[in-house]
Amino acid sequence: MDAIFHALSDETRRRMLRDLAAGERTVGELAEPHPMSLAAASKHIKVLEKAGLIRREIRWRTHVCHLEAAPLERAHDEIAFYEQFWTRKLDTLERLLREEDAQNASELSDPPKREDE
Amino acid sequence: MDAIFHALSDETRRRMLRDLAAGERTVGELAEPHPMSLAAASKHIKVLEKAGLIRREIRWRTHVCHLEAAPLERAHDEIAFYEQFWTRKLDTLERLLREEDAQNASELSDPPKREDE
DNA sequence: CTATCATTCAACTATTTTGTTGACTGATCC
DNA sequence: GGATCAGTCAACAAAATAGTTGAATGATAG
Repeated sequence: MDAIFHALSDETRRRMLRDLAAGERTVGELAEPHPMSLAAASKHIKVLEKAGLIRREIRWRTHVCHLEAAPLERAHDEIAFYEQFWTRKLDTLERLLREEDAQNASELSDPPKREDE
Repeated sequence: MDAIFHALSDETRRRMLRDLAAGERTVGELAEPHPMSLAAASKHIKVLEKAGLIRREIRWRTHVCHLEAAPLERAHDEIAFYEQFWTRKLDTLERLLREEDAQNASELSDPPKREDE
């Protein structure tokens, strides 16, 4: 988990993952957009590999990388737990509006309707 | 984005977020479960704060922390992009089974049924 | 045998991160 | 005034990270 989030915490590596989402890439192709030495890019790739986000196939004399998205599911779930909190504000607003409606309705002596979800 | 994923890349900080999900906590309460000095825990809290995941309210002589989940939505979306890939294997299996069905069906000269979701 | 290609490895440096300890702050209580 | 409390700040050390350069690898092509 640490390794996955750490891998994602760098723009260079996120860009590499994006590129891999479009299809397999050699180390050279992954490195190309980044203003750094090939050796440095190679290290970034190794970080992604250690996090299990990349599978490497040594083909001919080139190393071909593939996206391995499966481990991202746990990270996604970890964050998903907090979804209830970033949607809470909207819920609260909604609830307030609904209460206001209910108030108006009851003032008109009409029983308020429940509308949960 | 870097800051958010970096904040999440440490178990200590993820635990603090979990604790905050249960309600507001003082710095001391957040630090308590962790085998480190209060100053060290305070630094972790500062990392979370810098990532915008915590709001601090200075109340009385204690600092009370609140979860600020909103920035997590972007991180969640970032990862969600890859959902198509970690579900792909199942899709492929499904498709293969469906094609096999279709094959059998056409051999029986019966039009195949669609059953999308 | 030598050159080339795609990439890794090793050694090094600079920066950041994570932890420690001890001193400081700012308010209240006696 | 002096003690206490919750926390921060500063200075330090150890480890990890991110980058560099130059040499090594391992297979094929000439």
